[in-house]
Amino acid sequence: MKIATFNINGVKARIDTLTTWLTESQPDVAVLQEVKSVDEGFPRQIIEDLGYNVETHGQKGFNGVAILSKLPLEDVTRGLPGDDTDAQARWIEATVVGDKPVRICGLYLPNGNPAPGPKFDYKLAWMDRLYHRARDLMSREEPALMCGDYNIIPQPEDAARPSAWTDDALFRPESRAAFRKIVNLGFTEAFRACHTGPAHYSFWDYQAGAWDRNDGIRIDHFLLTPQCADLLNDCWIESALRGREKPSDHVPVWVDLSI
DNA sequence: ATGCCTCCCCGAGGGAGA
Repeated sequence: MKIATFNINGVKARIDTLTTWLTESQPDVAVLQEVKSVDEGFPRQIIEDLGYNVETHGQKGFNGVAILSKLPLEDVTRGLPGDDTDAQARWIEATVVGDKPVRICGLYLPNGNPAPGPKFDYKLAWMDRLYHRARDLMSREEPALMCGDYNIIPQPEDAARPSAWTDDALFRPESRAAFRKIVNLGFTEAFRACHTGPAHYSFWDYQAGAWDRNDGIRIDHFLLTPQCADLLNDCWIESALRGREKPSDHVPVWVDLSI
């Protein structure tokens, strides 16, 4: 089973980019972030016509997450537990029902800039809620994964110019520590389980020719429970998509699981 | 790099993104 996470940066503005990618790359499951659409406005039919079940959790203007799956989706939940007053659409979960069920969590973690400030506080509070959800997920001892745009640069080698990110919310020690604390519950970060070394990125800014200079950062991740990590064959970044016409500023990151 | 682009809101220009 091939699962991809992709920050699409506007599902309506990039519907052709999305459908071309789904048709060519054929993910079994695609987990989307920044769909920037309310559920009623989501181009559901176009994606269903390509053979996908569609579950969305959107809001007006920005944020928004979705799960697309060729296999049935069950037990869909929306919103990260821990704060009933949080109206931002950044979390969706569903169980993909194949030969062996897998719990899929799609997340769009807050950016947090400028730091320090209220947006940074929101990021850290959101990560504390994520920690608690991750701990519950781990205690089930079943195949599960949390994937999406984490807005976290885990290590210096995950940025082309780490010195440019020193004071940024994506790379500040508090952010990286919060990410590490979640990983240390026992999750496997799929890409680093499969590949080492620098120059592997999942985001390049639209500005200043960042893609042409390969001035990127790796901020889109898969965290797998041990029972899911046992099924991991490979993890890769589909970086070529960034050079296509009308690209998102992110590219898809994939895992292949033995299911 | 005080966001150099690009999305969304809408119907001008501002918020948000990383």
